[in-house]
Amino acid sequence: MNERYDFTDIEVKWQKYWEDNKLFKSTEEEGKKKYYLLEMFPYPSGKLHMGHVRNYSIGDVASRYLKMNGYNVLHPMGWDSFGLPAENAAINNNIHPNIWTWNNIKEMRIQLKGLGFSYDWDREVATCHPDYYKWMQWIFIQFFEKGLAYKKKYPVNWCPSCQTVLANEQVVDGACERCTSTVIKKDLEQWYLKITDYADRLLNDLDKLTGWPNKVKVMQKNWIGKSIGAEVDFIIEGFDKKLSIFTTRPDTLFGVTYMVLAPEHPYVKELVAGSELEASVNEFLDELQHLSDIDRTEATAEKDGVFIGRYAINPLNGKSVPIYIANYVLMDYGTGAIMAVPAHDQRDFDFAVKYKLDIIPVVDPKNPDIDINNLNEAFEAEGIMINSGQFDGMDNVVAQEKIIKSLEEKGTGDKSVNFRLRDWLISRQRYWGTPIPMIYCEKCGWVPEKLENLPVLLPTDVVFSGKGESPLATSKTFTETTCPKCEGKATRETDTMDTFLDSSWYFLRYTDAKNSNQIWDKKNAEYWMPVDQYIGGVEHAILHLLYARFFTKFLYDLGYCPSDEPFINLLTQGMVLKDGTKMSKSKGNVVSPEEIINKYGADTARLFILFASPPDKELEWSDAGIEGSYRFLNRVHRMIFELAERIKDAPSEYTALSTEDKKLAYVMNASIKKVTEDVGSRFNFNTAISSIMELVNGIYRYKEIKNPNSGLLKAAAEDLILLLAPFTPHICEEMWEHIGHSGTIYLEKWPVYDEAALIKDSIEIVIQLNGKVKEKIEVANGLNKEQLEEVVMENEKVKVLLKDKEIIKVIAVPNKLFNIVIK
RNA sequence: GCCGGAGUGGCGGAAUUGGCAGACGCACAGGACUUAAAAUCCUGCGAUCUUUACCGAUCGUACCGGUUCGAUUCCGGUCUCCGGCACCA
Repeated sequence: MNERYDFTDIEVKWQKYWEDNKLFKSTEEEGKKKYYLLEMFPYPSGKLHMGHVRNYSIGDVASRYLKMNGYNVLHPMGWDSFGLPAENAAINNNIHPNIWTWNNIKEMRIQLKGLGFSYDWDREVATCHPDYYKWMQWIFIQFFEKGLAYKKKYPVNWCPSCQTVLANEQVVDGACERCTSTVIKKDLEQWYLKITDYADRLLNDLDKLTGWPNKVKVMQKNWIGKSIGAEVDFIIEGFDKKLSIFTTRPDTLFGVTYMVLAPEHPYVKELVAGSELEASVNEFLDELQHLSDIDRTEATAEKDGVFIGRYAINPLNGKSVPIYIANYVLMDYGTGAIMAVPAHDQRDFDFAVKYKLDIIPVVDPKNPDIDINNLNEAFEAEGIMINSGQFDGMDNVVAQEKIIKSLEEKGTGDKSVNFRLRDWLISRQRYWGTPIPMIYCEKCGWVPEKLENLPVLLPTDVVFSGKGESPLATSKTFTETTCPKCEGKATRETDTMDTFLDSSWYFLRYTDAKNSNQIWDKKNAEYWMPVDQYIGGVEHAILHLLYARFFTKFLYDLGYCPSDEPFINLLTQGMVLKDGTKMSKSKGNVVSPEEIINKYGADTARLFILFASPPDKELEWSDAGIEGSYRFLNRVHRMIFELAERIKDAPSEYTALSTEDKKLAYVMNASIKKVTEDVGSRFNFNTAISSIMELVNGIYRYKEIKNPNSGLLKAAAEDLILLLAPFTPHICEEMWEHIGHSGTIYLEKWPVYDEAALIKDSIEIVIQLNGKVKEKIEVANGLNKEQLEEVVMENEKVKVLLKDKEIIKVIAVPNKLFNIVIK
């Protein structure tokens, strides 16, 4: 160790040591308490950004802390390496996605190692590697065989810029999540996964996830969007098919004054065919066609519709009501048709006012301020039933059940549940993804590739045009094949899978990453799963985390995963900001980790990013702040260098005798306690670090006193280095060695605090008058209420303050405060 | 519109169970060291008032109100910002 803090030498030296000694390799050791710590694996874009540094620094502190506390820690890393940027690089720069991707992985692996993260690289996975996507294809076939993967033709979201379809979840405000182009609808045949079969479990099991932030659970809950209501059948006059609608308000059935079909509803064409209204209906449909999906479905959009010349009969009261089609009814929710109750639904109300339709109130508010027969907006709250025949006078919530029962008796309706969640569209018309291992045979239909033929390799002879069709279709060798069933001529599916599938199970593959005979040995999954702590950005709150839960449940049902939830605890880290906004190239406010590490070293970068803000909050980047962290490490380094000789031969036992001794012993033990709690159970690294800083300040003061106790000084220095080690491992290894230890601090035991040293002889008591602090006094530790009162009342200042005052009562909190209430 | 979350010094933030508001750090100011600067070490640092000074007083955690001996913390209301969902019947 040099007197100067040469972070480059230190960091290179210890990274090599860790690697040479295979320190981070994890094995399944029975009998040892396991801890599976996982951070979201990155897309290999080429360079780490500050968000990565933050994410992985948080994980690394936790991992190293747990290791020092005796856990058998699994801390893996890999690459979410399929995806569009690789393909765009191919189109724009004429470099093959495979080469581009693996170059990036190589570079980023070096960067991760340069930050000193304690990953078990023996378990590294890359989703674009055939060894990985072979099992992705295997999982897909399991889905297919259970009837949970299917192909259907349907209007889908199409991104004209990315030239591919998108899942519902990838459409944000009507635009492509990736490139922000406006998404259009296209009628295409696509592959879907039946995530809706798992909707109820995905919703209900959120309650199990007590270690997840509430925010994420609420977002998933809203996304799944369960509505309980009824499906009701209406007869259409002069038509042989029934019209089914879904409603959450069966109690308002008597208030139905018209019906609305979604414009795409399959009945529409039949119902108007040959009628005098056919032309006007078609005109309306044409107009809608020209609107984009956002304009069409925007909540603020004007409600538009047209009467189609037909009538439906209310199953409860036999009333005949007109049928409309309108822009505000969506085909892909419920049945694509609604009963309209303008008195009790604002959307129906707006439409009824515009088209002068009847408004019949059926729920009376218990509120004299509302004139129910002359509403100026819909009344959507609870009340008493009116205008509803036998149900009049009932509470409307009670009436819901009664009406459903009545419908069920008549055979014209049922209790029903609807989800907002749709099936997951997973096929993509792109090259750089897992080939869907399906084969189409004229005779046998869709047949999965034989398992022994997996993986279905990505062909290399494709054309990257970036225009429409799946690039795999351009391969001469790929498409044509034989049917696995009848051996006749057949063609391969040329679409690839959404990359979100790849990342929905990688955490399971880590448990047995190199297994080439099976997806993983169940014994390994049983040992490591579930993930004890997952750490990543909140932007994955819905997509990735919902899909991963879905896959886990599916694999659990197949018997491949011991738990039906993947992640016990979830930490969603905040964004790294600069000048109050997200770092981005276009704003020119990007701080590159590389630059910071070159200038200050990895330890400083890690320390600052952990100290500046709690992990789940946003972090404002500060150049001055990183200087401060660098200064702190220099200060520690300088102090340890100075103390090394003094403490090398010091006894390892000590007794704290003097006041100064006790003060340092107190700070030292308080710091151990604080850091242990903050890192171990709260993930509050910022306050843990501030507590370590207090210990450093304490040692600085102590080492200058007249007769310092060298044993105590040694203990303080050692504990300091141990506490700091998970945060800034390189410098701590170096200092640990310098004060006379051999081996690595990574395998040292986490320090334990001495409860006795935290008990002070005397305590400062706050004296309050009517809750306002007036005086502070030192008293012996542990005085009870009466003893405390005696001391306080003897205090000169208190005597003065209480002169001529009447004491109403006193409140004493031992070892804390004494409050006198006066008049 | 609905659902979450947040609002504390010049700044990042702390206060874990209702008990000293502002830990720790940054910035700033003053001092020591130095020929000088940097680095380092020490001291101060919410606002207002009072005082020669020491001391002291009042106010202060977005705003208004409540509960309490005591509220950043609990309750009711308002405002602002951030995030999610949004014609979901």
